[in-house]
Amino acid sequence: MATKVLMVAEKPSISLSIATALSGGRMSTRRGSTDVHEFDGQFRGYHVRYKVTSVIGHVFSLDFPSSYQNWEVTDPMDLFHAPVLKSESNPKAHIRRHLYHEAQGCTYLVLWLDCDREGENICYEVIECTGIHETGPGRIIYRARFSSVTEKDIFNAMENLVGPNKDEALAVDARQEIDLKVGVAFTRFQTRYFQGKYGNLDSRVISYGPCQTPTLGFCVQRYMQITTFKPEKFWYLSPYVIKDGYELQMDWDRNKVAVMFQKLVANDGTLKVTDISTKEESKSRPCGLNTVNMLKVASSALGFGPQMAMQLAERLYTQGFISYPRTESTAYPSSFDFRSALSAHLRNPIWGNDVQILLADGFCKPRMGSDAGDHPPITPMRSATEDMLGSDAWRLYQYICQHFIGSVSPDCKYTRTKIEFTSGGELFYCVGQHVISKGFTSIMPWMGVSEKNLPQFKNGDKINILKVDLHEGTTSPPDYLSESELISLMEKNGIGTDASIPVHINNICERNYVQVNSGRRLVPTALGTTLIRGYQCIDPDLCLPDIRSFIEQQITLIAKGKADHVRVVEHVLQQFMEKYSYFVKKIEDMDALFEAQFSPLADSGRLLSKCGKCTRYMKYISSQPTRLYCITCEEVYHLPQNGTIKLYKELACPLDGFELLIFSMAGPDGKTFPLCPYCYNSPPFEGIDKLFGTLKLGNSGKIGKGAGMPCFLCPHPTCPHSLITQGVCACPECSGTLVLDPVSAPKWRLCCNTCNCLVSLPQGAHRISTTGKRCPECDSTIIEVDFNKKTTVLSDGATLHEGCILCDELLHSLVEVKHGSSFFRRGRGRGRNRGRGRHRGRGRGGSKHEDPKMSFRDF
DNA sequence: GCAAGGTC
Repeated sequence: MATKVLMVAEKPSISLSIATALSGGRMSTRRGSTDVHEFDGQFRGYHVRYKVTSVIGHVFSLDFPSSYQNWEVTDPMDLFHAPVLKSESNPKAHIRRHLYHEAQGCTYLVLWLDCDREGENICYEVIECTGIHETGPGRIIYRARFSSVTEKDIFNAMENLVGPNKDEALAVDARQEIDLKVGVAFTRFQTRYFQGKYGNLDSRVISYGPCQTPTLGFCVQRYMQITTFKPEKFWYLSPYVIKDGYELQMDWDRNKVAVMFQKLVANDGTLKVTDISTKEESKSRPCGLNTVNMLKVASSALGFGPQMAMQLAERLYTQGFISYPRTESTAYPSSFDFRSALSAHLRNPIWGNDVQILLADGFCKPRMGSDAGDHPPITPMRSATEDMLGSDAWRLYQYICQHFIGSVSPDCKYTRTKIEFTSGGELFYCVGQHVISKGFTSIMPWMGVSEKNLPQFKNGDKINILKVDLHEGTTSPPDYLSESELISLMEKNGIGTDASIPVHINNICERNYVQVNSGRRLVPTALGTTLIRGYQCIDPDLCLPDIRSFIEQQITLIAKGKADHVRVVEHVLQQFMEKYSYFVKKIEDMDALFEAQFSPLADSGRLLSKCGKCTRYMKYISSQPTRLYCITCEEVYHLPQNGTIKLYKELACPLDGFELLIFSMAGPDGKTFPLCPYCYNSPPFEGIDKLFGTLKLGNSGKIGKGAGMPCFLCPHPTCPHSLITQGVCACPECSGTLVLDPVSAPKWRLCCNTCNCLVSLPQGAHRISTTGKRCPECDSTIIEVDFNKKTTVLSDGATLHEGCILCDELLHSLVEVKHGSSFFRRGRGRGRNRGRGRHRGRGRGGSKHEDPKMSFRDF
């Protein structure tokens, strides 16, 4: 059997390009978590079988263990020393399993990840997944180094395989840990502090991050310049003349000075030509387009925010209209085939002519840019029309095409004539411009040089002045920071990357720190400015861009092998820990600013439900994040978000006396469930994961559609039993409320929260939920039991049943029961008090639970 | 509920 070589790329499209290049297109492709391309070839002089597949970006991401996840019980300070774990970023994609499986039987591993630090880090993620180790003296793990995914580069990389660079990978590990610990610690602390005091902050999370906070800092800095701006008056002179039918307004050579000069010039009455100079100037064509420049133009000229622009670009890329849209490079690889890239547009109805001329007359190489070694500049890959793309994508695509064609067009040539005059001892001038050849500006008209004609002057000419205006003006403040200026500042200060800059900008908008106004200018909100002013009071470092460069500079020491990974992380975290503890100590300085801007919880909201501790009414704060506040106890109770909340039948929680609330999720089919505000805010039970087995989050990983809803007895947000709590039923014994019993999990059982009696439910079900129907026998809620894990559609083989909880009656079986006999035991009579299996007590241990009032949380 | 970095 031939030796096998596994090759792994950063994303599916690259693995396809590599396999196509190396196999000459003769390969077979298997579907998997990501596609696997197979072909035969030579490797190190042997005949081998190649398998080429890919990851989809990072396989793992870093987080704290679950014991550090509770905001109420974890001191953020502890996070600095907390362990961290790597878990699969997208468990559903099963990338880890996929790599392990494909690596079986492979002798060699070749890593084709992007050639930057993140790529190097992903190399080691891949190595870990495959389980392939370097054992003997001969290398078996190779790293391909390539700067573009062209055939030439791929073959070249294959000829010059090296080893992966552990130091660079470790630098990324360090960055991840520092970002996580610093960001999460500060975020949790300030969120809890300010959300616990003010009712109108209007943001669920008061986040902090070494990228997002300096980003906000830039916006607020400009805002401060505007608010502290002192306008000053100035004056300037403009003599007017008419020459050969041209009316000319002269520019004064002196900049904005005084009044007395007006008389001097007016008394003279003439302008004398003192100098005429004409120079040929050139405006150079652009270099290749990179992401940041594309985003700037998208924002300033097309009105698309960076997030939107990236979505459009991503779509254009996956549809094959443009090349990969995330790149830092503005220089093309030497092998780039401009001719064929241009030829694709020969028939384009809009710029086909320009392309024909370029191909016939000879095109230019783009202006020299910089090569970041990642991907080539963004270029069109094929011709399209507006109908094919839709309006927005078309506008972005059109710009990318114009830029590309412009970049291979000649420079724009023009002459600039400056004529200088004197009058009354003052110097004046006017400037004319004449375009000789438009060059690239004919396809990029907005870059064009404006034509300005001047009459003929000769040195020594004297022209009568028509009038001399004295203008009064005031200096004006700058405008709010435009998104495009912000992108430039971020790039210049090394905040974020081409892929993450849009995310950071989006973050500060979503958190309500800034608003995007007309012309895509970023106006900080009261919250945004107060935060930055607060950092400036306590520790200005916290919001300066240097905080990012400091981290970068430290981890670069690791990447270059100059410092030990563990020690750098320790050193940097130590510094941030000191900053954190100083921040906590001084938070009242920041709070003074909040106090002046926001209203205390006690003044916000309306009375809603009773507190179980003081029995007084608590206030419902309706602004984000919605929460309850007890004025007497000065306690804040978090509530589920994105829905409406009401008092629930004025029932009190049997555990703590807090009045129950009912929450309805937003949307047309919004589900509802009751909850106790105190239980909802209590830490989950000890060992709850063991109790419920492995709990799975919904598709979104959040509470909501497809996810378990919080159960009011067990505050674990993903308790599967919560699904039934929306239809609580009356207890057959005491008319108390029946809810799913958290102790009996994972078995399905109901428990009365008043008398603690237990009612069994069909076991082995995937889902049990209540319906709106009532049993005709005993008026109890009808439940629906679903045994089919994949679908609830009622078709042949479906296993969905309805029955009454209390009287054992299976009302109708929709199809034959496939799981043995009916789960609703028949023949045991009907009626409320003949229900099955009632067990007294909690059944989980001895005398400890004899007191029926013993809290569920005590076990 | 939290960071930033890949990619979808």
